[in-house]
Amino acid sequence: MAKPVGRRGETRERVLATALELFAEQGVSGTSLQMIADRLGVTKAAVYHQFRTKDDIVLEVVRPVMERLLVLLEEAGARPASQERRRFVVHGLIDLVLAHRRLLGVLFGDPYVDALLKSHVETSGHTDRLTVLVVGETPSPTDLVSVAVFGGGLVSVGGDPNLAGLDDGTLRRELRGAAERLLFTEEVARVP
Amino acid sequence: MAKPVGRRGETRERVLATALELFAEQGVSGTSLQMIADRLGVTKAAVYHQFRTKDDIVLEVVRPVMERLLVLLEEAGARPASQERRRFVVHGLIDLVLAHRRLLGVLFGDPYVDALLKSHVETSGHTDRLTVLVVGETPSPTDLVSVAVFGGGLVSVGGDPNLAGLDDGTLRRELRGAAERLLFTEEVARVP
DNA sequence: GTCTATAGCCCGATAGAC
DNA sequence: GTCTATCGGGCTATAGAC
Repeated sequence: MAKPVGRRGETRERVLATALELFAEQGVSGTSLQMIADRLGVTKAAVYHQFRTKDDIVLEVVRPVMERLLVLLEEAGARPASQERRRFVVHGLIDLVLAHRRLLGVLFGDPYVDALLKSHVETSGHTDRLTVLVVGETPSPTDLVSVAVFGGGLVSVGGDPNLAGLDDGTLRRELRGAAERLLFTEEVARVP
Repeated sequence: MAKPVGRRGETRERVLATALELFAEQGVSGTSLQMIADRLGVTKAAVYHQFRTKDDIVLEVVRPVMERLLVLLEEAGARPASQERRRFVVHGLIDLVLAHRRLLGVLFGDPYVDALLKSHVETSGHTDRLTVLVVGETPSPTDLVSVAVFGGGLVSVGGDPNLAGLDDGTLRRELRGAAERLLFTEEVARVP
């Protein structure tokens, strides 16, 4: 599986960086290899020399996130189920989002990427394992909705232009605060 | 602006319904007029007889949501700024999501749709007005992040398969509860 | 490793018969 | 209102020169 990458894979890295930019601006389906090549100042064929297909580019762009997610899942799985483990997973996810701000907002939720990831055995099923780790095997409707809202919100903060001005430290603190309020607050009886 | 729609616009409605289905499955850029026509059992030209361009179809699919959002914005704008108004807007958004479950999750956040809406004067700026109504003119970082998380989460619940089993009543109750915890909870001092 | 050139397909969109 | 047929163009992908 090792590929003989000339001297250094620097062109390869430039392709991936440019692809990510364009995916963020136009979406994956809206980005052609021609656009990537144009922005790099090379031809389509040069890009094809680095990646066999467009799907390979997408998978390579997403890979760092998936690998990191897998590590988080394994670390969490090794711990006993508890409130502490839930918090460990949530904080890990927040840090993951911070480390890949743009990437997550753009690529996850994209139907093209979803289908692509689902067709690759090693990455499919991660989100299901995640849900179980956070809400347990038999979640209540409250748990389900809370996790869905927080998960969806977490993914969307990356690409949110309103939040571009916040530095990582502030964003981490605020996201942890939001998680506490949303996920770790006891239900209070409400009078109808 | 009234269009002379043959006898009844039933074919037109079928096109829109089918388009929505496909947008949900493949994304907007990933859906061709050929796919829409194939699923309907007609040819591309028949679809083109109902809509001048693909963009017209997308705009028409989104229109009910935008119109309802505009009504909500105007009703809210007529009220004095207060906690009560914030809650009114949030509850209105929740009901809007419930009324268009699939549509919202699929189309909003799609770069193609975003660009299309931005180029149409009458719909652009709605989300900005929304943000102001909920968090005010000078939002704190906490407000910004809370609203971003809840907004992103709200949009994503529509397409979430984990939540497909929940009926509208349950989902409304749980979303309101999540909004209370996330948006309307006083900050508590935390010891570092 | 990058180039030119091209194959073959599907795209959005149009014209005109029925 | 639906059809067949077609346009021009962009797409992914390949072949082969430098």
